[in-house]
Formats: sequence, C-alpha cells, structure tokens
Amino acid sequence: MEEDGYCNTKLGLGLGGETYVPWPPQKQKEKPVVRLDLSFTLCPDQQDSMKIDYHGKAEGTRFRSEEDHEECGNKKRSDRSIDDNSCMYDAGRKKLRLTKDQSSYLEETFQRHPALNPAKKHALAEQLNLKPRQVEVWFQNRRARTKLKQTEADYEVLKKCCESLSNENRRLKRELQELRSQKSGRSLSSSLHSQLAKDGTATKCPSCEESTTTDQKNW
DNA sequence: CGGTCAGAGCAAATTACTTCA
DNA sequence: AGTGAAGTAATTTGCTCTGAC
Repeated sequence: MEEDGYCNTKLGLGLGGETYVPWPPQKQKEKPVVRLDLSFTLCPDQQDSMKIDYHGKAEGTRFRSEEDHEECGNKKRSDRSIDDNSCMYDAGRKKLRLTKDQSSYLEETFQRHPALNPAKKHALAEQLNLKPRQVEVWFQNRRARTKLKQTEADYEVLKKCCESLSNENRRLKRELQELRSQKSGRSLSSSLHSQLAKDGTATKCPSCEESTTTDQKNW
C-alpha cells in the first residue's frame, strides 16, 4: 500500500535486479517482477534491522494459487515469510524482545483502542523504533491473548455454573428420594392428619387423594 | 453490471526463541 | 549447568473484503 510506504519497497526491489519496472505494472497481464529473495541475501544484524524497514513484501501479499507463485518465480507459499519479512533477522529466526517501555506503550495504546489502522501503526512504529510489521504482529498477538483470556474466564464461569447446577441437581434428587420414602411409609399422610387434628384450620384438597397415585406414576 | 484478480487485513494455529523457576 | 514450562514474537495458512480492470 502506498500509504504504508511499500511502494518504495517495490521500487527498491527493482533496483536489485536487471531492469527498472514502473509500479504499478502497465498491464495486468504482465508478469510482476519479483526478485525479493535476491535482493535480501545480505541481512543486517538486528540493530540495523531496527532502523531500516526490510519488509520485502508489499505487506500482506498473498499468492492466491499455485499458478500465482509459479508466476512469481516458483516461490511456494511457505516461502513467503522469507520474502515477506525479508529476513528480519538472520537465517535462523531470532526473536526480538520488546523493551518494557515498548511493551507498556503498546499495551497502553491497545487498552485505549484495540484496533489498528495503518496511520496508527506507522506512527507507533516510528515512535517505538519498531517496524510497522512488528507493531501489527504485536496487536494481532495481543488480540489473540485477550481472546484466550476471555475464553478461559468464560470457561471458569461456565464450570462454576455447571458445578452449582450439579449440586442443585443432587440436592433435588435427594429431596425427591426423601419425599418418596416418606410417602411410601405413609409418614406424610399421618403427619398431615395430625396437623389437621391439631389446628383444624387446614382444609383438605379434594384432588389430593387421587393426585397421590398419579404423582407416584409421574415421578 | 458481474466476474476476476490483487492487495490488504485479520484470526487461528503453529513455530521458535527467551526467560525463569 | 541442564531442563521443562510459560510467555511471546514471528510465521503460516486460510478466509473475507475492497477496489481496479
């Protein structure tokens, strides 16, 4: 994207090869000139890579099909990273550790607004002396961490909910068991009768007699 | 106007490196 | 000093969306 400054990258790549090709290509049918790998055989050490943007990819460039990457110099899709990130580090992947200041500033920015637009990305990158790609990756990973944390939290809530429902279920089953045993021992009816005899206020529901038998079936 | 393509962004999964107990 | 686990930067893959042709 031009606003991302990758237009320059593409021009720069052209310099590494034979002939200059204007960007964008005049005709869509013309094969795009891709010499990214050749242009980046020399890799600066990490210190330098912090200063210079070596993103060879027009950021986010994707080969959409096998034909596509054949057209682009037989590069498999799995080789993209080499070109795309154009050897951010030496052949062996070295991992940059963000400083506390960088991390906390990114975190602060993320808390304010988790979305990242190109302008913000570049501003942050410049501010923190990082590459825009690094800022982008940080935000992607940060969103993934947030989501993971949320999933874990949700899981805990659901687990607790499940536990309490299970407990409630057990309690109700026990209660039901007790009621059944009381009924079968007629303890329920006798206690009811004695209660009636005592205060004489309760009136007996006419349906009770029959419901006793039907309830038994339903349970 | 609909189809195609390239470019960009993102999520998810994975890898690989660093740090720390 | 060696090691495994945890954290995280970076990569890969696949998908969607958008704009140009």
